[in-house]
Amino acid sequence: MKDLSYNPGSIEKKWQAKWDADQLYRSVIDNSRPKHYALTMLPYPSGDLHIGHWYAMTPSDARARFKRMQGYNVLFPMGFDAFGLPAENAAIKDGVHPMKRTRQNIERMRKQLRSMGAMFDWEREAVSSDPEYYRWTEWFFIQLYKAGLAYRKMSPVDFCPHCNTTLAREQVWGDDRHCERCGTPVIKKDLEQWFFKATQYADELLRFEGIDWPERVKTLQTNWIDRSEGASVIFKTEAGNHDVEIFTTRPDTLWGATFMVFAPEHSLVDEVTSPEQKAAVEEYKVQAARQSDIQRGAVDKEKTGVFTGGYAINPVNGARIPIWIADYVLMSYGTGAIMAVPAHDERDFAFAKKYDLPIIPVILPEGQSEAVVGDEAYIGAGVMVNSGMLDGTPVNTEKGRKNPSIAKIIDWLEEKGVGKESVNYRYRDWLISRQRYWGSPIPMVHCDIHGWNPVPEDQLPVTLPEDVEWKPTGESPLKLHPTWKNTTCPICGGPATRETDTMDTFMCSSWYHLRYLSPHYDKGPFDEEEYNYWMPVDTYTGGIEHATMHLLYTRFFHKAMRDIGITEGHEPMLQLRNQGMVLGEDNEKMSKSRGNVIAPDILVDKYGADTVRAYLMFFARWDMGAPWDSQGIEGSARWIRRVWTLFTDPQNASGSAGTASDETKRNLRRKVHQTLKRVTRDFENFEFNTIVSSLMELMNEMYKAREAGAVGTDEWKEAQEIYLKMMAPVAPHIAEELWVDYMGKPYSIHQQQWPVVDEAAAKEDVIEIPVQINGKVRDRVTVAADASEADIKSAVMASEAVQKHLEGKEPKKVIVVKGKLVSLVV
RNA sequence: GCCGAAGUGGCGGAAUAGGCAGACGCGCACGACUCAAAAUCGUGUUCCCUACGGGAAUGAGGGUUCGAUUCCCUCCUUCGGCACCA
Repeated sequence: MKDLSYNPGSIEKKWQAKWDADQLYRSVIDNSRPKHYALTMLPYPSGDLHIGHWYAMTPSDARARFKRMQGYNVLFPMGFDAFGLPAENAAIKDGVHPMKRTRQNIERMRKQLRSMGAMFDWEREAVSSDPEYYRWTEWFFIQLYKAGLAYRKMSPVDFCPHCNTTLAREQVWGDDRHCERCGTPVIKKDLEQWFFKATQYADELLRFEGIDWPERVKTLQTNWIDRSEGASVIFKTEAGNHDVEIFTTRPDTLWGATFMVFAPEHSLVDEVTSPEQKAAVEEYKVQAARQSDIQRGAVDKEKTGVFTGGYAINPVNGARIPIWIADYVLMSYGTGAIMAVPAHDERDFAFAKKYDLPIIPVILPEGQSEAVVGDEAYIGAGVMVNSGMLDGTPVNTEKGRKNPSIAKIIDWLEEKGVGKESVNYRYRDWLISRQRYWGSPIPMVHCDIHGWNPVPEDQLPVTLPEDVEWKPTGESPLKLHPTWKNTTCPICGGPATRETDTMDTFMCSSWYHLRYLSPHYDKGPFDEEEYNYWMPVDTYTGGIEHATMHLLYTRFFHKAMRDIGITEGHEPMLQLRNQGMVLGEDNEKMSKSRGNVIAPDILVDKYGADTVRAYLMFFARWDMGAPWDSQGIEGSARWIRRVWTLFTDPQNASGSAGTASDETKRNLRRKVHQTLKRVTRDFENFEFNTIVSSLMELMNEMYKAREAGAVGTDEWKEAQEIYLKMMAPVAPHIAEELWVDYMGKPYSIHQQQWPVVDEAAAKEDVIEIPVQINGKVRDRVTVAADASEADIKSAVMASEAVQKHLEGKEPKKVIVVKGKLVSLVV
């Protein structure tokens, strides 16, 4: 006797154990089948899987399962991004070693992940903090170094005083320039740090050909890189005849340059400063250095500056123009020096007005007879004036060579050798060094004689020492270790010291999709045979918050490795889809402090994983997300239970089995195939909410068909079979249970082929067509689906309601859209 | 300021070639079952009106069209990103 009540706890445990024992989700190379690499972003092992993980992973899993049923050999791996600050910060508090804590957390999260019933291939699990993993993170660093793409430089870098480490530019967020992780405003520190030359790939990173990524992500990356076309121009200093290179997007306004501004940190400031101005310049420099970037960056701040007493020579006309320093010029963009054209630049205009500097207009606006200095800078189109050889050239608002005036001056500058066409980016090289312990070591050694050199590759990995002291000093705990940093120079064998900073964890996650291919491979970062079969990633799913971080780093990494000869193709991930966010019931972001966190473990205990999965797919558009609704999940729970009842208890139907009319059977079959068509399409398009609603609709139809005596008919059996197959990716446990135990079908439903739509069955044979009169629906007529225009027309004219609304008049126009609608114009 | 996304019932949302707005679900109301409640099942549920009929309605206004949630223009609001970037 079967248990008639739905008991998800025992069903789910039973099948998870069996799938595991049978290695049902093991993915191995199979050249006879097309492959599909479905990747979802790996979690940081915080110790608890939250509802956001479920929201990202279970629909991704459902789609991977769908692809598998479609005949693809699907790889859907999982792992842990296990290095990082939280474990180390916790260690500072309670002394528990990050490795120990991380292992415990992973152990717990593996269990939670298994409770999802996802098709993860655990044999391919990769953990970035394992030496067998970070050995290759180090190895990649060395490959970048050898290719000239990793370098060390002293520069003012962003430092989070709370996390006690430097951050990459991408990890500094918002108006107040706070740390992406902890929210603390960052400060500047002058430090020698390792960088990757990401800017070398700026132009290529702006191209997205051949990848199907959301416009949103492409826009974010494009804005982040912020390519700016213009020219670089060489000015000479009067004192010392030094070259001063400036970048400008408006080289055509060179004749209007009436002064020059250096950033206070510019290297030539001391050279050009006159003895009389020295004191004032020094004072301004000190004051600017004391101000944070935030203060300096305040948009509405009044501009300040100091005259250096020095002059520069304008290369186009030999004009002698004063050099000022001002903090509105930033050392971090362009060359840290600008030519100031107050007539045609708002900032320069404000500065010139304040310090009474000359303003020379060089663009005559359209429709005006004379170029005059107005109340603000003129940045529109017109004709060049006061500009020597450029006079009379039209100016538009285009950037770069698309603007005739800019094209002309660039040619001229290049011919004279005083400037050239140039492109600038806001994008910076990737700062890799972190002053922390719990990260992949940077495998570099410093010797007083031979400088920096990589650790020989056969000596990798450089492993983290276990006996370290946790102190929040702002320096790497590795530096404070008594012996770890002492080593020998790989060139001369003499005494040398190791790099004690560790790598940004985004380095680890830039290649995890490659480690999944062969997580225990020890002859390289991945087994080439696996690479050739599985790569590139076909679908990648995860949050949009990584648009300018992980997703940009990964693209850079792949392109750099392609050029080094390690990877193939131009992009690592062909298709990207982002899920939205599950908010708390109060419509706020979930957080412990708000007390609005929804714990998936509790939901699984109460409803079972299948219901949680179904609700997460159903309750919102996946790419949008929505606030959690703890009453809403009851709807999904009801659906699952009603499906259970429909399959396990067909006898309680009032209609007697097998007595259904031909029409009932035909209608059932039509609904089944129409649903199959929609579900198939929606799975392709990541539209999970309508998959579940279509399945709910079909279930409602099946209940009606059951009442009408459909149970026992061939159509009913087909409906049941197709229903479970469509349901299997969404609710894998109940689908398996009903498939094997109640329908007596061969195990496993997850190895079945996705059903094929019978188009003929899906077709309607009688349709109801709305009739519009002057744009308003006045009646509906029922006609055969393939009725001709003439037939439809006569059916319409026969309608009483139509005749009533026509009031005896002949319609001026009759539009018949076959199979859709009839529109009459009176 | 610049760039992007989004505005549809009380709520989440559907409408995927410009063709019946509100599928599916939540909530709510009423009914059945029950001593009662829960669960379950059934019916109804955009708004307005003089209500077996009619009107309005997809952020606002305009346009194209026989016909617009869908296409075009101008706004408004919300969210996200960037911002003294030369």
